Amino acid sequence: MKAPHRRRGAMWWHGKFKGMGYRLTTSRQAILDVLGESSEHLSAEDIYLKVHRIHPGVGLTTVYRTLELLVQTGLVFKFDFGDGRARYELSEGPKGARHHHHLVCTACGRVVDYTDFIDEEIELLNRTEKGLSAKYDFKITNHLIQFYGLCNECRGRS
Amino acid sequence: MKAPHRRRGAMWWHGKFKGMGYRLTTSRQAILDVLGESSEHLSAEDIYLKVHRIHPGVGLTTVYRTLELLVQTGLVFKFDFGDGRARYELSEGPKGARHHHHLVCTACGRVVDYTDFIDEEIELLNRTEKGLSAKYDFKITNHLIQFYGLCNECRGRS
DNA sequence: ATATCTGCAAAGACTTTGCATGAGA
DNA sequence: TCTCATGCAAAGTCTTTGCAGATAT
Repeated sequence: MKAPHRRRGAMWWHGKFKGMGYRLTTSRQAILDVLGESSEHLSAEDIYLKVHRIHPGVGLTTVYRTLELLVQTGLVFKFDFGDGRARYELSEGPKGARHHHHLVCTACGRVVDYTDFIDEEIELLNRTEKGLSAKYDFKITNHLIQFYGLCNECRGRS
Repeated sequence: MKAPHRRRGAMWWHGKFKGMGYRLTTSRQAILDVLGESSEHLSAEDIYLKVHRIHPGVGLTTVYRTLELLVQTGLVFKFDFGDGRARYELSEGPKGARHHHHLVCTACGRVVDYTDFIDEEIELLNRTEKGLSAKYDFKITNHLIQFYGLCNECRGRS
């Protein structure tokens, strides 16, 4: 298991994981490491390939099963950018420093992460969340905001 | 072709459709009618079944092909609520009266449409849209907001 | 008349499942 | 030790594609 270098809270999920009664296996750590070290929008296969380079024993099935688990526990968020395969991202780092939303080009599939306006968005979302929570009796755990459009290159081509 | 009863702008898409060089076929009208008359979150198969009752000649393939076309032209929006199949909704009726966002239960998959707070949301989205448009040189055409959580029933069961 | 559109069947792509083996606590 | 996790292969599900015949304009 390679220890992450650039982050102070290495293995910060350790506790959360075991606290829920799940075993902390080599595969799961490897998958979490890959997610933690990448800033891209990884598909299950992307993750599999990266993990596989270091731990050739880990199979694609385990990646799928682990991702499902991580999504259930809220450690990972699953996105759909419209290209037929799911993408996965750590919900937040040890200090919650990664929150962002997405801007998707509907022609080429390019995805831009943005953090501009995030504060305003979050503030409104929190208010909305409270209102919805009360009105519809939901316990809201997450939200999704995406913008769709054409990037400069694709706009040129049309 | 059954004419819609409850809507004044019957066939309002007629012009938009032909204006783009597409043929207005029986199948396409039937599919648009189904979308226009339903307020649910229909999957391709749901649409196929509804269309099929009245036009048994229309196949599932045509439904998929038509939906793709409608999504491309912006008449229909495609959603992913996390259950592995896409859902489709008319982007807006003849008077743009349908805009709403979604609240999804991650346990049972129930989806609630809400229009509360929509005005505030739209206002913020418009501002954000302008900013993002300029900064990332995108022509933004659409947005998506969804909240995720547990509905009252599912919360009780956990 | 002719470029589009469509149905059917088959293929494709991603994801899930069954079962015997292997590994954490 | 004993339950939980995993790999492999096979199956499942939704969606797309090829092609000949039908249709809108």
